Amino acid sequence: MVSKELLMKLFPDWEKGLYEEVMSNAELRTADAGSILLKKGQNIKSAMLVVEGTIKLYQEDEEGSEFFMYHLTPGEACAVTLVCNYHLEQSQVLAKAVTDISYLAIPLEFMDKWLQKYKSWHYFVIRTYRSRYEELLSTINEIAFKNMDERLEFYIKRQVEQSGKTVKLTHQEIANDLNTSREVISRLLKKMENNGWIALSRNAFDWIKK
Amino acid sequence: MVSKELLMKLFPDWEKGLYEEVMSNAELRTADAGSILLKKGQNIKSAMLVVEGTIKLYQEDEEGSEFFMYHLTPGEACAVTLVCNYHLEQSQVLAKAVTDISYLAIPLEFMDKWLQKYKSWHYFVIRTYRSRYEELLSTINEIAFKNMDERLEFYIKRQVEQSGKTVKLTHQEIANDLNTSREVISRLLKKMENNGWIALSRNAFDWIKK
DNA sequence: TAGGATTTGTGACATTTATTACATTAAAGA
DNA sequence: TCTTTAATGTAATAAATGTCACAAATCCTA
Repeated sequence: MVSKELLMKLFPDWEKGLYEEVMSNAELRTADAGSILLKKGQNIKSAMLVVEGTIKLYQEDEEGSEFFMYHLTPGEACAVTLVCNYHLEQSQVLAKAVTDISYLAIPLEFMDKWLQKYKSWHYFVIRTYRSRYEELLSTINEIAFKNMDERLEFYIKRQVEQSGKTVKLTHQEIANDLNTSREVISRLLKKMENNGWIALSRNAFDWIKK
Repeated sequence: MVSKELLMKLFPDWEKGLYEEVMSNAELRTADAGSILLKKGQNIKSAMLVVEGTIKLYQEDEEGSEFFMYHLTPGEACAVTLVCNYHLEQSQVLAKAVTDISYLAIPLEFMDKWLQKYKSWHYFVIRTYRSRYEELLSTINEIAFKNMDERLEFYIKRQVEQSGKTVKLTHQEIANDLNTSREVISRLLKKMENNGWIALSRNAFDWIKK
């Protein structure tokens, strides 16, 4: 189980009773780096609140291509799992663990109860949706208006924010996240290296600009 | 002022007291087709609930290009204006009236009060965010994975849903909404006409497929 | 440490979209 | 009706991205 201290640190704005409810009703689960937590079309069985590690959220298309949208980090929740009136609601997104993670899984029946009972939960849900909406806006801003070089730069900066100057991803993985081809990414990274923005190595590179 | 009957029709899930509050505190405003209701970077002064007509929501980039995201119709609210804790919150989006419209403008100070006071308002806000989040997801799905011909088809279908088989838009307007050039749209529409999907005329065309 | 697998580099070429340039057509006013 | 303006059609070309082919570098494992 999670300690109340940890919960208070991760979710500082909750009411007292809510901490207790979460402790007695949420299940603390773990998952390995790389595992898939939620697939498009999959039935949502519980809400997901991140405790440790980083999750990546993707849009998935019919052929199974994946497009990276945003990260989820400790103290954040997966918006799509928070509001499920009907119990058969299906996920619209794909969620993958980037690192080994732990998260709270809360059975869906509590979602509505807690909305009724805890104001702080209500605010939490609204804040979550609002911030995810804003993430999607900035994602749209990138793909609607920018070319691949700028999109790649934006992408790298978000990785650096998450996990530091050293980005441990292959060109192929980046290409998948941006829904382009590996060659395009290799070429653009090479250009960035020539410009002195990054230092390339195998399976990773360092962001050294500024 | 709006009648309670109209409010009940547009927003069927609200509590009694909320109708009264809206009637006494919201201002019913009108705007002409084509007018701009909200600009990116503009301070948000009131929440916006659509009563009559259609609004288009855009993402706007630094150079002033506009990218169409979704429609707002009667009974819907502009999500970004609903949650403004700080009074100096700036809009991230651009909202334009497509037709002559009327809408309720609710001063921001009520947003937090009503969240405290009315469960139905709380649910309304959450439902609004959720559905707008889903609209953004499907927008991302289009631009991330599809070529312009499919995107145009999706775009036209959404217009048809809103305002019927006859789409009253110039090629230039469509090009602006999709952030491409007029020539591209002209060519693709011509191809659709050759395929028997649409019947072109000046300033408009009809969707005749299926 | 040799051999295989994975990752990266890079050229050649195809496709999609953007840009430029100009002709044609329809509508709106004078 | 004639003129002007806005909208549309279309070709030629440029730029961005995607695809294919294969070489080179690096890592892993037997």
